Amino acid sequence: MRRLGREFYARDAPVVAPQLLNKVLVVGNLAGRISEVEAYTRQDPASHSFHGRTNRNAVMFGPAGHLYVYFTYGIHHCANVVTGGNAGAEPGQAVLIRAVEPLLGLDEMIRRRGRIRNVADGPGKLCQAFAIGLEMNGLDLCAEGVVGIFDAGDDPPDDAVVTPRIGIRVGTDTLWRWTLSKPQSGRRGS
DNA sequence: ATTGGGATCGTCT
DNA sequence: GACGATCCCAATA
Repeated sequence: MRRLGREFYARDAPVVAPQLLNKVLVVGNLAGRISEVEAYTRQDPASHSFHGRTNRNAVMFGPAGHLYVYFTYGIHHCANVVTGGNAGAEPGQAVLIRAVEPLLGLDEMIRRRGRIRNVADGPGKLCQAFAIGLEMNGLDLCAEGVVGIFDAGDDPPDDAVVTPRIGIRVGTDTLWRWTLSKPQSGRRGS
């Protein structure tokens, strides 16, 4: 497996996001295949960076390829990858990793989550399963270290499902969410 | 110093 | 489908 380098991340978030599908998130001895992502840009009303740089979102305005972790709803952490940040792509962009399929360390993930099902199929759930917290905010994914994203040889799917983003009040018009499978898992066809 | 809101999740109906 | 949990941040004063 090859660790993704800076050049992979240093593009606009809506370009990087679908490319992250089927890549492998690694934290220590835990690994998961990325199965759901969302893009957030600088001019995007749903993005934390929309109102400019603050202490909370500062990492978003730094170099690409770093981890942006934030805490929300009093309970959950969410993990993003900073993108853009060069001449061709402005800073203040990120891709939210919303779900992974466990590959390694499933037992440990189940232990952390306290349940067998739905181990890492949501942004808060995967942070709990992988023990990602605010202390990892700003971490460089391109440097040698316990956290990184790797190419396992699988290309991104050409049949990814594209939808509006989840859980936002604004910016619902852009189709910036990509998943490996359909969002609603079966019941109620359309 | 205080206040209000949030890129969610699990439980219950 | 609805709601409560519950903490961190940012904005105000």
